[in-house]
Amino acid sequence: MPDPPWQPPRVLLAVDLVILTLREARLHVLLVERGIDPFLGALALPGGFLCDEHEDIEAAARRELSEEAGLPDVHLEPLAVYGEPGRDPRGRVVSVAYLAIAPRLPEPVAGTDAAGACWTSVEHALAPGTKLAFDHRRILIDGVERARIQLEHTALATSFCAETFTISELQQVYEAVWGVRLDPRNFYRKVQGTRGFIVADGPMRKTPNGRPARLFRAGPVHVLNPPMTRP
Amino acid sequence: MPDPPWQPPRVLLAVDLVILTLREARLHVLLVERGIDPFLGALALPGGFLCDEHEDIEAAARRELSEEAGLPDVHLEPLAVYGEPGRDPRGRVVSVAYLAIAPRLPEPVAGTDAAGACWTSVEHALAPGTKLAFDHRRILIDGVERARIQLEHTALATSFCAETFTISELQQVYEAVWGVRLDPRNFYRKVQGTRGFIVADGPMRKTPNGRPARLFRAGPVHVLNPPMTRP
DNA sequence: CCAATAGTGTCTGTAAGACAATATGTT
DNA sequence: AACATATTGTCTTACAGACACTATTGG
Repeated sequence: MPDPPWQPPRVLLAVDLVILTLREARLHVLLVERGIDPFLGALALPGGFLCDEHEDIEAAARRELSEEAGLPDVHLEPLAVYGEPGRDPRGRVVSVAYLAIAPRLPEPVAGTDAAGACWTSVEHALAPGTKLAFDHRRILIDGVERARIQLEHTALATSFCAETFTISELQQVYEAVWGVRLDPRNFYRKVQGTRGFIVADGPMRKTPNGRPARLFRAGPVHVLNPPMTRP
Repeated sequence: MPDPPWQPPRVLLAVDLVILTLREARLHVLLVERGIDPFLGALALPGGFLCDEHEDIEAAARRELSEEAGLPDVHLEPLAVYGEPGRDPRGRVVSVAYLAIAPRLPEPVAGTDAAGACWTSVEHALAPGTKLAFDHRRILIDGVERARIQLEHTALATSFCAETFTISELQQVYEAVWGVRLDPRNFYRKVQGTRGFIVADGPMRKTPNGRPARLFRAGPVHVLNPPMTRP
């Protein structure tokens, strides 16, 4: 450690957001086209620097969530820190990544601040040909993996759904995020058996095609016991 | 977002270490007595600021690990970020916490840089009467919980043991970290059934008192399949 | 022999996965 | 009726936990 008059270095602090949703039964992530210098024109995760010295980090994440995606109250949780010295050509930038889960939304992302924000299927975003700015490919991979794990142990899946939903719709969430097919019969019993996960929403019904299904809403429990197990 | 001449704020970046080990069948954490101003004299986790603008964060964690605890090559993994605006009275300090796991060591922590480094039982460190500097109580709680989860899904437990160990010794790791008692017979079969977790180390033996036990060493597998389940 | 720990065998309940069968809507 | 989806029931298998039992050392 250097002598007393030594001052520790300061770094720029950024937040990056992995905002996931479901569209057409596939997992999508919100990407923006960069409008400024480093990686200008490339696709990137929404994010930005702290506004001022006193802004809370999670508050900054919520601010970006609102500014760049127009999403006010969605599930938000810390993902990881990315601070490799060379990750940003502008200098030493340490980024705190957050994972956000949004329910199904209308096609155009209304009220968007950053031009060119668009939902991209995760499959396409991670395809070999797609280039993402900075280390955002790594962050996206980590975010998707975190979502998969959270689906096992918490009631996060209901955050992908609307206020009320059928068990089939909930199953589609699991299938899309996990990337697997599940047996509807076993899924039905499993979800029903995890008390507190979902609660019936009156005897209401729906009609896509076939027998109408019962409607449910998110239950009071956040940690699932027993957990959902990936095949 | 402010106008072009605006410059984002800079923050101080620190690392904090939750270094866990086993002593007398109890989980212990390495704490140091602070020798400088904020919280002078209080107990704190080892840690410090980045050396210079270009130091990698994990490298800084390893440096502190070596400087403050004299531990060179132990298991190290990122834990979380703590950046609440008021957490450090000196200004805006964002800390990246790491979790380190060390095998059993000789009583005095040799080659220690910070004076007053000592192993403290986690039970005592988290007791209501014990005051820790900054938000280190929260960081320690998160670190212990992370260790508990990692013990379920990875072969982390072997990092608490010496090069070779008996199944009883491995069981003591689980009991100490999880804070529960396990059935030796079921634990024996369970561990043996998780292939790749531990491998026999020749027909060698040991003699504390009672029948000698077979010796094992860490296997090639890091993620346990099936996982160990907490009672 | 007795105490203590290591290691094996057996049983039972719970839960997951496969899949038949029934219910209730649409066309 | 034919079809599609929802919901229920049953069966098989795997595994966790309880616990009797055998094996091998030291005193």
